[in-house]
Amino acid sequence: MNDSTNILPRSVFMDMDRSGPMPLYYQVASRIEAAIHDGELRPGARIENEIALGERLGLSRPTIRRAIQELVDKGLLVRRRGIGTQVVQGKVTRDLELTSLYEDLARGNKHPKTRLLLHEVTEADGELAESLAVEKGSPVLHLRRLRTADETPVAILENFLPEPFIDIGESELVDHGLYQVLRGRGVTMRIARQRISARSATTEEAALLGISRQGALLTMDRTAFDNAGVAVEWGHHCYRPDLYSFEATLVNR
Amino acid sequence: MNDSTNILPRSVFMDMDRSGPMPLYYQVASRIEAAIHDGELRPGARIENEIALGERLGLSRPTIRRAIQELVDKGLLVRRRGIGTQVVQGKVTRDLELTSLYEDLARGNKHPKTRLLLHEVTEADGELAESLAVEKGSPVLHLRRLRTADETPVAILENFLPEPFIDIGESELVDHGLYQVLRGRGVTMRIARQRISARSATTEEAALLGISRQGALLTMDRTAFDNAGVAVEWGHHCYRPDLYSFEATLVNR
DNA sequence: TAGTGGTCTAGACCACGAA
DNA sequence: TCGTGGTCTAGACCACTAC
Repeated sequence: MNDSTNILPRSVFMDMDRSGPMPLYYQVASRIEAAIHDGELRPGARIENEIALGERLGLSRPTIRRAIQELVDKGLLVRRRGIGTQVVQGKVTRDLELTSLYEDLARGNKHPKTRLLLHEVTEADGELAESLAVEKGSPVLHLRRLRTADETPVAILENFLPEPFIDIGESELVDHGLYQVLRGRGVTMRIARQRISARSATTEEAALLGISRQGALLTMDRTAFDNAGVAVEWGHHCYRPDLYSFEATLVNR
Repeated sequence: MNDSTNILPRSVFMDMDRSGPMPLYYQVASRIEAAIHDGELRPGARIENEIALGERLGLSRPTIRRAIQELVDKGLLVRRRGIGTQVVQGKVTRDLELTSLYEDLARGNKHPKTRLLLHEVTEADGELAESLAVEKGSPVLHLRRLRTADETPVAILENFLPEPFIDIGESELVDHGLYQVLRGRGVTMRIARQRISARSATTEEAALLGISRQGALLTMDRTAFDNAGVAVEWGHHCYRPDLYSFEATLVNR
């Protein structure tokens, strides 16, 4: 540990709760992450090694190690054997300038609403049946919704749900998001496999979204699975690209 | 462990190498993943609990646990406390039908080529300087390339690299990808923060990519960091959406 | 040579779900 | 009540890096 090592103040790790349900590694990771966002740990700063940090906090090395690993997986820290652990050099906040409207939407300041364009039960064709891992021809709920925020149309959402969910009513979907409805039925989404691309809007889509004819659309196709590994939903979404984008942080291991 | 538990044949775990550099948890994870892809472990199948698997293989529980966790993070397995570990119900192969051309590109069957449209050293403006964490006005290498596959234009790639790389020559970039050139200099990419969206092509872009005027483009803005956490590249890429898409598997924890 | 992270072991106790 | 995964401990040895 050399001079450039940044010793986190003890105060960062106050109020650790050993009796509550929140894991210790999670508490440690959260506090380090907060220190990074608050600027207490600057980009490029080195932090103490695992053992020293563990002794200071009265925690074992595996616990500290897991806390740090969480932040490595998030792309906030970088570790090198023989060197140490450093904060990534790059502003963690928006790395691209956002349009103000998108920022508003993302922050949830606007009022989201849903207009139900289609709500019917049909039979799964071959491709859909394969995606949802159900029998071909089995009943599925087919939804098409227009999502708006502060009266501005943002996206057209088309979804198919397998048999256990074909009784989801129209009224539920106007007041709540689809995932919210599913959560109300005790279904928690665990895995989403998605493909993102783009295409030109059809005349109908352009009219619904209030963009120019054949304007560019951002599209996402997704299959979602619950915590039992069962496919719960297949969807094709298209977004106004001026109001929506996908962010991702990839970490090579 | 009940009757539906799927006992992996011992043969799946043969040839484990305890002396080589490949970690044991990685060897175990690879073998289970192969069993899933080969159909030995079918969707929905339960696998043995961690302790039983560890005893069978002569490995400790943490090692087995880590192997399984790798596959959970990949979205191949689902774990539930009190229940067990199961294979996710969904074909692991392409979950959406691909155009044959995209598939060819993705599989690397086609011959990728690069045409260098621009290669100059400029000064970083405020926004770029912030993205790369360099001084405003410091020299950066500005690249613009047209990527083709089998003579078909696929993407326009615009990149900016900070000072240590401004001497990258034109000839290197024609024969090799940018990341390949960087790897040759001992730089390994570790983290990429990217935003994906879409927009209409400009007249010039449409001509370069061979698509219709104002056709839809898939765009990606990215900042990449090396294993020391230092920003190495900022790029804005735009892809022909009929030939390219982004896949991602998200896992809620 | 000293310090770092990467891997591995052998236990322990707990929370949750099913029977 | 039992079996499962979730968490935590206290060590050990090794590989890599800087000095």
